[in-house]
Parts: sequence; C-alpha cells; structure tokens
Amino acid sequence: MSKTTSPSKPQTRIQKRNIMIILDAALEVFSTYGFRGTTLDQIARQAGLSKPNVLYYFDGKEAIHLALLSQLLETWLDPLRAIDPQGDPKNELMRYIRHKLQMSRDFPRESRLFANEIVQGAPRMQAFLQGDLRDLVDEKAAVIQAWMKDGKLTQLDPFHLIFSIWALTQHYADFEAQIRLVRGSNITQPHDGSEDFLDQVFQKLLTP
Amino acid sequence: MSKTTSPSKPQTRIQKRNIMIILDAALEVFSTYGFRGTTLDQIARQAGLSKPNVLYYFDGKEAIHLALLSQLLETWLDPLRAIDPQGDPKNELMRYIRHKLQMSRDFPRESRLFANEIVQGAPRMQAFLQGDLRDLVDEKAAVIQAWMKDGKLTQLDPFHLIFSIWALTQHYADFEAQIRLVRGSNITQPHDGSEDFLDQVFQKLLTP
DNA sequence: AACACGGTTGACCATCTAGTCAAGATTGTT
DNA sequence: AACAATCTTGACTAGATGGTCAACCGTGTT
Repeated sequence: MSKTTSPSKPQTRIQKRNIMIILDAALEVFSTYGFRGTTLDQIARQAGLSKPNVLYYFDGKEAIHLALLSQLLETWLDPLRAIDPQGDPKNELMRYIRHKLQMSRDFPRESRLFANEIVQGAPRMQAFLQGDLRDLVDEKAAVIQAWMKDGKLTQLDPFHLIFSIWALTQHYADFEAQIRLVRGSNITQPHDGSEDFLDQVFQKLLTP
Repeated sequence: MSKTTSPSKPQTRIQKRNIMIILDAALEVFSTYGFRGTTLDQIARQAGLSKPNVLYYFDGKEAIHLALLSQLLETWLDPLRAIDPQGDPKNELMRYIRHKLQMSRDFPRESRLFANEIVQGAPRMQAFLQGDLRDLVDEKAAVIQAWMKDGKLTQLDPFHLIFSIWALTQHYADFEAQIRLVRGSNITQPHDGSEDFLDQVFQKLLTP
C-alpha cells in the first residue's frame, strides 16, 4: 500500500514532523552520494530514526527519492515561468538570472540532487523534461526570440541562451567542491563574487 | 599485489588489449552510473569478459576507477596549460574555449566521469584539485588579470571567467540528457549551434 | 483507567555485490 | 611435442543492503 501518496487521510503532527525530517535527511544524503550511492541506513542515521521507522513512512528508497524529486520539480519551473512577455526584456532576463543564482546559493542540495539525476541520463525525469519543462522552454524561447527581433536584446540563439543561464548559475552549486578546492582559502564562500560577475556578463551580453 | 601499477614488467599484447577494453567499458559504466552505482558485473559484461577475468587485470573496482581518473586528469590540464602569456589575449582565450568545447563533444563520457565525482564532493580528486589544478589556475588567472590591466580584455574577475568557461563548455556533455529531452526532436545533436553561440558570447564579453 | 490507534524497533530474510580460489584452457618458446 | 607462463572461469564466500514482521511502546480520547 502507498503511504504518503494517498492524499485522502490527513496527517498527524508526528507524521508531518517525521516525514519532513526524513525528506531533509534524504536530500542531504541523496544529493551527496546519488541514488545508488545512498543507503537506507544512511538516511535513517541522518534522520535520527531507525530504518524500519523510516520505512513506516515511506514505501521504500525509491519512494523517498521520488517524493524529493517531485517536490523539487514543482519549484523548478517557477522562476522561468515568471518571465513576463510584457515586461522589460533585459530586466526580465536579469531577474531570472539572479533568481536562479539565488536558488543555487540557497538550495545547493536540491541543485545537486537534480544534477546527479541528469548527469546519469535523467532516468527518473524523462517525463518532466520532455513534458512540462520542454513546453515552458519553447514558450519562453519564443518570447525571447521576439524580443531579439524587436532589437531589445542581442541576437542570440534563445535556447542556447537559456542553457547558458542554467549552466552558469547551477555551476556554483553543482561544482562547489571544485571551486572550493581550486580557490582554497582565498575565499570563504564559493559563491563570492558570482552575482557581480554574472550581472556584468549578461548585462554586456544582452545589450545590443 | 598491484597488477597494473607496477611499471617494471612490460605488457603482453593480450594485457594491452584487455586493459584497454576494461578501461573503455568501465568509463562507459562509471560515467553513466557513478562509482557506487556501478557494479563489477556491469563492467565485465560491457567488456565482454568474466568478472574474475576483469579482476585478473585490476586489483578491484577502486583500482579501475583510479586508473580512469588519473588517465583523465593528465589530459585535463593540457588545454589550460596551453594558454600562452605571449600570445594574443583574445585569441588565446577563444582557442581555449573552443578546445574545451571540443573535448566536451568528443569525450562526453570523460566529462561526465569528472562531473559525477565533483557533484558528489570530489572525494577522490582533492589532491589534484587543490594541487596541480589550483596552481595552474592561479598562474593563468594572473596572466588573464595582466591582460585585463593592459586593456586587452574586458575587466572581469579572472577566476569567475575561468569557471564560466568550464561551466558553459562542460554543460553540453554533463547535461546532455537534459538538452536532448528539452529540445526533443528539434535537434539531432545536443551540441548543435554550441560553437557559434559560445563564440558569439565570449567574443562580445571579452572585447573591451 | 482502559482502549484504540499510531508509532517504533530488534531480529530477521533474500538478494546483491566485491572479491577469492583452485582448476583448467591458451599461448609462446624451445 | 613438451613445458612454462599467461590467461580464463565456475563455484564460492563474506559482508552489505533493501525490505519485512511480530511484538512492543506512547498518546490522546472516552
């Protein structure tokens, strides 16, 4: 039987609390070790619960992972969706870029969970990627294209532009270990200076 | 005893062939499933050998992974090292960018092997990252900095500039699944148009 | 207090997986 | 052909891992 997937029964306080604890623990572990690299014991230990207790709330490892992923995908589309065709082109894009960078800074574990999945071929996200995300990307690419035709932005391939925004913002979360180790003690935070840099880059790039 | 690590004995033809076959198979599997997600049986099957046979040539799973990684790291530094302080600043950087993009196109498995490691905290590459790579990055960042001071390039943080090159070029290999699924049948190759796009981006960005 | 339900867990099982080993097959050399 | 060295593998082991279960504990309601 599915436990957390039935929305019929209301949750008790204890359920709410433990499900949150488990999902947070699982995010920590999955984002660090990937799906197969994560064990239920690790999740249970991180959550401060026993393994059977974790399985009392979720049907299995796969179910926990799925819960995290669908939770993540909901919020994934929002910043892109927020691009307003009526707004000022450069403003809208710069706001999107800053939003994305902020998410990378504030939710690096979520970003790495996503990255882990995609690097390994996105086996659990095909439907999302070629469904909702694709539709939205097509839509916004058309908006950007129109802006460029109007001369409001530099003429660029809008799809590659979107990919470049993803690449540059997520890099600070997904490759944080690399940045931290390459920069060594020269910096306190891998994100230091990233906002100014991306601002400068896209400001210059997008201005016709 | 170590088998492939002793450089004393010369390799037979069979050894040369099978070690190559195993490393190629392992690259295929490791880059797709990560270290922990990969089993020796998978590697053996991919290589068309029996598992004990694989272990006849390598001391274990870890040893195969290590062999791949050190092989990779050797070639990793070359393009960056090739940046010539005496050359034309924009030329040197554009050549580096094109070289990196080409590697991402021609060796996507290597790129993903690398990505898998770094996303998961680079547990097996710390020494490399904070050693050789860091020294080289510091050196080239200083070169770029000097170029910028001379007014040959746009004033930018040289470290963030290097990271942005890494992010944009590797993205096409590491997140290929995402690009492929989001673009759907609109494109044949995820890399389509990437060279022109990056050329345009960095040409515009670097020109003062 | 007593009851029911929700919550928790030690002990257990089946399967998977890295690695071993001894015996046998192949190859190269004389 | 005969021999030694290299190469190959079926069968196996020990430990890890996902998941189960029956028994037990806690909490809120009457």
